[in-house]
Order: sequence, then structure tokens, then C-alpha cells
Amino acid sequence: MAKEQFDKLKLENQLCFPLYACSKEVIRRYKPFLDELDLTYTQYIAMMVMWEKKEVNVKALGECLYLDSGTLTPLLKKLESKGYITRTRSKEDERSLVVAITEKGEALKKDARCVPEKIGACMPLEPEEAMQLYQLLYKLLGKM
Amino acid sequence: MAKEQFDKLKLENQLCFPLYACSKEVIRRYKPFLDELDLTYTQYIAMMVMWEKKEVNVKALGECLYLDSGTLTPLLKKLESKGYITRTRSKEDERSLVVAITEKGEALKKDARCVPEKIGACMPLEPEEAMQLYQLLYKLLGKM
DNA sequence: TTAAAATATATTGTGAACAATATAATATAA
DNA sequence: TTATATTATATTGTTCACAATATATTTTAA
Repeated sequence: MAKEQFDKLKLENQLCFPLYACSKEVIRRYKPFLDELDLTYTQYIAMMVMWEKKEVNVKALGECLYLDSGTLTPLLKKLESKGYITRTRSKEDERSLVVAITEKGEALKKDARCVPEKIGACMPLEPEEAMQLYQLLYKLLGKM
Repeated sequence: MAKEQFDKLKLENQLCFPLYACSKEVIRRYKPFLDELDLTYTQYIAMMVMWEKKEVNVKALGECLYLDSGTLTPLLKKLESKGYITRTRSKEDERSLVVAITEKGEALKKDARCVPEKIGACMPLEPEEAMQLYQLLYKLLGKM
């Protein structure tokens, strides 16, 4: 090419790449804290929904987390085997599988209390930058 | 709890979650376009580095992409089997594996030219919002 | 110069992540 | 009512992602 020009296929000119890389790096920061709880990141966000909703079917959980049954089925079986949730078919609609939090699952929340702060300390953004980022991400999510 | 209060363990109060969800959703948008090239997203960003650098060892590639050899080794073998790259040990240092782009790999860039625009159309942010997001993400990446 | 440390890549094992498909239950329409 | 379509979850197969470990090479130090 005769002239130096903007290359849309350069990694540094992508918006998606820093999104992808940032997401992975932040999740990696969670690992030592979540290891103490014997949870993976995905199990952790699933438990967050359970702490909030107490009971939810797989479809609704998948909509919260942007995950499908192929991911959730084994994950929920694992959380069940750890005793944090129960999985039972709905009586009104046998197709629907109801996930409910257990006592042990509720108790886990106490152990997890400190996780957000510890992570916050690993994400060195000013409060207003964090808020900006949060808003931009949800704006983008909403439009997709 | 007596009073309604801010719950740090609610999904909607996390910064990491929209980052994680956005990253996945954007990558999902790539799929139909990358399918036409028979590339996965990770293969695509690896090819971006190859289009730019022509030749790079696995370690350097991993630093560009924030990936380790456990991810890159099978991925590069796949790209090699597709004929887009070669993998050869460096003569100066037999430990180092040099990845080099082939003619076919170069040619693939032409077919990929239109991908960024198509993705751009799926990410409905104003230019200045996209720039803000880009800068915040790189700021965060840089500090981690 | 040779033993020990460091480095680069590969392998193994686990858990996502998701498309495609299968299965079973429910809802709809003929 | 009984086919047909729809819906909810599960299964299968492929790839990614990464920690932990292994292997081979190079560097450093004794």
C-alpha cells in the first residue's frame, strides 16, 4: 500500500478485543477469592441470582445470566451436588425445572460478602469511571 | 434486615457481570460472519496478530492476546491444519516456536475485510461512546 | 564444566460456552 | 379430540480457557 492507512483489521483498532480481554482478566482476579468458596465465576453469578430470587426456573435464570441450558444444566447439577440448591420439576408445568436455594446456599452468602470489595480493589478505576463503564456496558447490552 | 439497603452481592450491582455478558454477546454477533471464514473468534484475533506481524513466537502472541500455551497450542495447530500459518522451532532457541503467516493466511485477510464493519453495525453505540468505552477498557486492562 | 535455575511450549484435566439435536410436556388448531 | 406446533430442559460434540504439571532447551552459578 502506497500510504500508511487505518487498518480496521488491526487488533488495536477493535472494540471487541479489550472487552473480551478485560472480561477474562477481571474474572481471573476473582479466582483466588472464589477458590476459597469452592465456586467458579459462573457458579458465583448463578448463586447471586439465587441469593436474590430464592427460586427461579432454568429459563429465567438463563435470561438473567445470558446462558443457555447447555451451560446451565451441568452447572446447576454441580451446585446441587454441593448442596447449595435443589432442582425440582414444577407441578404446574412438568417441563419447567425449578431451582431453589437451600439453607446451605443461603449460608454461603455470608462467606461471599467480602468478595465484591476484594475485587473492587483489583479494578483500579475512579468511581465515576466505573459508573461510566457500567452504563456504557448496559447500554450496549440493552441494544443487542 | 430492618432496612432496605444496598446489596453488594446483587448481580445488578456488579461491574464485572456486564463486562462478561457484553463480551460474550458481542462475540456471539461475530459468529455468522466468522462462520463464513471458517474461523472462531479466538482464531480470528490470532489471525489479526499474524496479519500485522507476519511472524511471532507463541509467547509474544500469548502476551498480545492474553492467552497461554494451553489455549494457543491446539488453536495454532488448527490454524496450521487450515494452512493459514506455519509452526517451526526457532534455530537460535529451540524452545521457541515461531508462528509465521502463509500466502493462504494473507489471502484470508481480503475475505475478512468486511467483518469489522458488519460487527460495528451490531454494536449500536455513538462514535464518542465507543471511544469512551474503548479508553475505559484499555485503562482497566493497563492497570491489571 | 557441570549442576541448578529459568524459560518456552506441550499435555492433562476441569469447567465453561454454545450450536445442534433430542426428548418430553403443554398449548393450539383442525 | 387428536394431530401439530411450541416450549423447556437435557444431551452431544467442538472449542475455548486456564491451572497444574511435564518436557526439553538455555542460562546461570558453583
